Amino acid sequence: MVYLWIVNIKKIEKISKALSDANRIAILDQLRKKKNCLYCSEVNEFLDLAQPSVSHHLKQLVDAELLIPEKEGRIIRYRLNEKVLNDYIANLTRLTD
Amino acid sequence: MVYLWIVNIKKIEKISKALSDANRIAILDQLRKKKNCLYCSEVNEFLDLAQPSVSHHLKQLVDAELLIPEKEGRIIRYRLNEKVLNDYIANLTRLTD
DNA sequence: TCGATACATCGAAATATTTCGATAAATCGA
DNA sequence: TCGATTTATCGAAATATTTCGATGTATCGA
Repeated sequence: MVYLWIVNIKKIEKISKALSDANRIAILDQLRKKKNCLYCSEVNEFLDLAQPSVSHHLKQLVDAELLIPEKEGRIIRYRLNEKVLNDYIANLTRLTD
Repeated sequence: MVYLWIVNIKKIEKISKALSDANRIAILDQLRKKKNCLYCSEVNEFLDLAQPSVSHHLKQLVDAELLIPEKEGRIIRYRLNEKVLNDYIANLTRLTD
């Protein structure tokens, strides 16, 4: 019970942290615009950041499991993990109960 | 259009930041448990932090407009700003469209 | 008025995050 | 195989966040 809550709170914290940067929110919004299929190279194009910085931000999103990376040879395609985002939203919604 | 998005992204960023700390999530959960009426002194009791730290965390939540402070003489009562939380949730939900 | 209480602010230390240049690793095409 | 491309990692600098003791401010009760 307590452990479940600790897991929950840590997970909410991690996802919130992943969402707490304008660049990363822009990545998720671009992913939505591209109908849930975004390439790493595209992110490098639309973010005004050096490549290692983009790599860092994508890693935050992947580590929080908001993004699912799919490697295809040299390139990486990202998809939104809707389950994780929806679980997060459900947890927040519960706060208004 | 662009400006609206900038406002949006900054607001989402700010709220995510406010939510990206276990202590602050615990405050919101306690507020839920207490049926949307939580006193500053109560937060000082259940968080294992010095009083200035608690003050800092409450300020983050108030600055993000997630909490509405109501001063009553010496004490402060906090309520959840459901509209702000729901707008945030709506913005996140839109990412799955 | 005066001491106690509740909360905020300041300043500083510790820690975490963001950013980038340099470089590494993996894969592709010729 | 070899050079180019794509992405990751390292190390360091800049910045932001968290935390706390000390102290300030406002309000209450006596």
